[in-house]
Amino acid sequence: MSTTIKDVAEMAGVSIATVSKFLNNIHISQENAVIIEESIKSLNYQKNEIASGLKVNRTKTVGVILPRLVDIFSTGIVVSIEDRLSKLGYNVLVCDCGQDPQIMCTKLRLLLGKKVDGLIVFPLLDSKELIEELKKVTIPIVIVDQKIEGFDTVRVDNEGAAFEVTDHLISKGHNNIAIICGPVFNYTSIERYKGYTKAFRTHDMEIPRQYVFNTDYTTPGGYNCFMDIWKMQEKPTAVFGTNYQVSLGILLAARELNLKIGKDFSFFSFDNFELAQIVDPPLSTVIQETRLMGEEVSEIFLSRMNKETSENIIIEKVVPTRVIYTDSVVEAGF
Amino acid sequence: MSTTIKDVAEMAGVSIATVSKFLNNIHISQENAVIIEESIKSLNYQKNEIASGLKVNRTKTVGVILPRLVDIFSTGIVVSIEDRLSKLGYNVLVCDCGQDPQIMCTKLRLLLGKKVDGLIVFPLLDSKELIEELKKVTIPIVIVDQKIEGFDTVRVDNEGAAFEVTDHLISKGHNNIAIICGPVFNYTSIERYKGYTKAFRTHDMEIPRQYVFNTDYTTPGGYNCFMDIWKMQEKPTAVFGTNYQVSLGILLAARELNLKIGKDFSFFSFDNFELAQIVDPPLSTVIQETRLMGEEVSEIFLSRMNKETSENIIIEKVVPTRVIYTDSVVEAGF
DNA sequence: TTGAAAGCGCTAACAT
DNA sequence: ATGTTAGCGCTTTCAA
Repeated sequence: MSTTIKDVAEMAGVSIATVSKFLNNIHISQENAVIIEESIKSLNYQKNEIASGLKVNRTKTVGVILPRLVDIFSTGIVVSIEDRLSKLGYNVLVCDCGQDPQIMCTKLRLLLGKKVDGLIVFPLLDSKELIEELKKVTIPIVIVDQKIEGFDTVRVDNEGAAFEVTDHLISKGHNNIAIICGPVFNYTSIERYKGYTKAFRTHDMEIPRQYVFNTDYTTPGGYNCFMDIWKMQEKPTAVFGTNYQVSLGILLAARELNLKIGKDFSFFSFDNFELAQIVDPPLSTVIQETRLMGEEVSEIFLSRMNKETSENIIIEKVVPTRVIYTDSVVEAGF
Repeated sequence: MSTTIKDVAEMAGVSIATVSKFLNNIHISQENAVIIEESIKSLNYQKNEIASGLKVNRTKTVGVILPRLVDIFSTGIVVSIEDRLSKLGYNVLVCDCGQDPQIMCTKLRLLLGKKVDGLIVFPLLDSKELIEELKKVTIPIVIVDQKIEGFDTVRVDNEGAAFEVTDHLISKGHNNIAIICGPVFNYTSIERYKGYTKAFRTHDMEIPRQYVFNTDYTTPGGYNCFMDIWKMQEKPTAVFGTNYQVSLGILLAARELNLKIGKDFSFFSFDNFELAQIVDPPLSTVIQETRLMGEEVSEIFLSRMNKETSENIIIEKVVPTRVIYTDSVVEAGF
């Protein structure tokens, strides 16, 4: 097949050991360095990382296991990780698992067979078996967007963000605040709901349970849910859409009903900064900084690879969200 | 580190060659098979694909090089490929290149060093250097969403789809048809524009150049463009948004201007089936079947791996689009 | 500074 | 059917 270190050695008239040293930046004589470099160029030689990896027991690859890649949150983080780590020669093996915990386990095995240097996992709430498998693994693991005992984690302060939003709405005089959550067994959805309830408790108010909705976190889900909400006898004065898709659905439904946001009702959305900024009025929204999250994940992985952090210490990074306030929220009663 | 074939052999009391045969489904005695299987289980042994790959000169990995992963079209295809190939033990290494042709080349080298078995490339229009590099490569390559001489390709019939759309609009009596394209140097944008012009030519009509717009294929781009269009003295009677983001922007702008689609103007969108179906009226749209595309890509790759297709034959797969007609388009003048 | 040689974990002749 | 052995392309002692 392609040229090997042997070909380079022969052409340069040195031993393969010397070429290897050159490749690994171990000092060799100037003259040899020059001739080896020339040989490499003219043969268009490229180090076989597989062979090298077999020897030194690393592959310069990391595996990413996630429920669903077709999701701007996931891809945003993956891109950020890939961007950071590729500069250090790493490649990212992505495994989309179609929201299926069983497939997550299968793909974990696949990645382990490929001897990835590390693992980045976006678990599902019911990934019990996966977690058990992960506990047996000895390579660095970073868990994303969920807190799991005993693992390094990077996540967003979902509860804090939802608290901040709800608290703000309450402070603007709203008490009939609708929240459109995701599936009941979705970690982030639960966290965001917690923030919502916490805000009411903090204000010594009762939680308006009739305004709590669960959807499948899709645009049609949000759309239909809002359509239902607007059929209610006593409509909420504010609506909180807790993810991108749902918020888009709400937005579309509201436009269809000819409702003016910031007038007929106050609206807080999640994610979709770009979308939020172009509509009129711009939407109040919670931004999850996926680039930052990917960077944090990468740093943790690298610090584990370099054994910079004691194994006894587990790293928990809660990345703050950025909450944008706009005229989509107004004082209640106006 | 982890257990090796040697450990299994020792535990089972056979040679490593026998274990290897077992692993590769070469027939061995029943009794040995049983004892080896037990040893593997109790040691939790897993074959080292790296070592195996070094020997047999394959890695069971494919590299994907694309301009931008954060894009439902790209991710849809990647997921489909990964789904198909992972069943055969392959992993996918994704390389997001931030729309930068130079980075594409850099990441190609990275992947080549990892000895991927094949390459799946979504080129940019100005990926000249990348293409030159790819010509030197000996592993199977599949080009996606663009036609490049000498390579196997899978793409959508962009021109045909745009023709069909425009032809339909013309047949409904429209002649002031606005098209909102992407960047001037974007392959699919160019193809779609070709279909648009072809339809006018076919009907012996002049192309209404004042209604041809270029954007950056983003939602704000589409939004702003439509806002400008609606300031025109003589407004178009139909608008064709040629990708998802642009169509969403148009939709939002129209709602904001209180325009009723299918009444104030006819609208044809691209992609976003889910979105298109939930608004009122549902949107006429062109669907690109990313799952199908990923499957085609996978089949081509596999047929090349298995040398099922003569090297002299290049495979060109044009995946048809699915055009959905709804009440978002009405007869002109109504 | 350099090179010979062992060996990473596996496969595939080949011989038994 | 099984085992011995060479070797995939590389790194890394160790001796020169």
